[in-house]
Amino acid sequence: MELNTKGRYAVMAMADLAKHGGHGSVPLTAIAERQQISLAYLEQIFQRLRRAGLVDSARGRSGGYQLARGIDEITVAEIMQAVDEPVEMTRCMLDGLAGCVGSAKCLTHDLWRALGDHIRAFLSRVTLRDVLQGEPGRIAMPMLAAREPGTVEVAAE
Amino acid sequence: MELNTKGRYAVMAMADLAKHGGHGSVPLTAIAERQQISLAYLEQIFQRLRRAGLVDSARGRSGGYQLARGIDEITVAEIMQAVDEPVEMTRCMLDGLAGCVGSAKCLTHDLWRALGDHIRAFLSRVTLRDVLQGEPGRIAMPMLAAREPGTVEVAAE
DNA sequence: TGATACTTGACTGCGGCGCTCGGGATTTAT
DNA sequence: ATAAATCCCGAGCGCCGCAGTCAAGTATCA
Repeated sequence: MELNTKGRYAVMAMADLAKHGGHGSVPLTAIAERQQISLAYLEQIFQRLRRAGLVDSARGRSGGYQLARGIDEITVAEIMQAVDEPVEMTRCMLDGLAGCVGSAKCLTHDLWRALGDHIRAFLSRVTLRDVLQGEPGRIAMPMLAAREPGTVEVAAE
Repeated sequence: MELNTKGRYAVMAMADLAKHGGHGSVPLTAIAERQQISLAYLEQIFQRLRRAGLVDSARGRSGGYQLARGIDEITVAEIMQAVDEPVEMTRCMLDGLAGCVGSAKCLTHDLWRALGDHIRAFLSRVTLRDVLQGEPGRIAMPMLAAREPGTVEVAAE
């Protein structure tokens, strides 16, 4: 279960932009240097971010990028969706039941869908401000304590 | 953001074992056929499941595998942990801050840790029984509604 | 007019996932 | 006993796509 660099870099770069932006555009060279990401690779990523409407670009000298919205109005989910292929856990999700075993839904069909939904829900709740502030209380959200096997479960809700 | 086949197959196979087990051992050939997974590949996976203590094996003719515990006492998290590399979102998790940018924690350090924790917590709450029953209410857990950007957030807890 | 920066698309190395292969050990049916 | 069925184990390998490079162009400003 892995996260690729495109999504990771995108969030890092957007956080950097949120931190060092505010007055005018920030050139990619600055972000690349601070975050130690290849400039050419960053350019690819920002094309997608721009097309998704998450950043505005300014060309020419003293150009660069800035956030298209406030840091409370951009979520990590949006960023990752902009640069990554969709967060899919398995192929049976793609079109109907095509990838499922034989005819019917595979036994784990609902599980993977629920996992995907869960991840997306989590990432939808985290804004750029949350990331910057590192707010553990906000991000960690201990509402879901891990349950040891054999323990009585607490009803959801 | 992707899930690899080892984890997926492992859960599928364990669900199959839970469904068709009960009286005696189930041979891998049966699981391989039902779940459409290569037998040789399944064998690899079951080695790990056995070493993790999740299944018991019986050799020889009419041998096979059976669950080492009840279906309420095996979680999806355990299964995936047994066959997969750990669910890590980034390299900076591995040893301290080694993979982080330069000296300090990267801006997104806490975020990825929180995401990993969250996923593990979710998977720790789902047992084999839940998977078999497909219980959407149990698995889906609508407790975390996705928040639209701009909406007032509800305090966690 | 030159420097800076974004824009675009094509190209590529290579690591590791996903799987195969071959051989061996053990138990049971007959 | 012998064969068949099954688990056990490690080595090996094709290929795809991630991660990143390269080259050429366009816009803007000092």
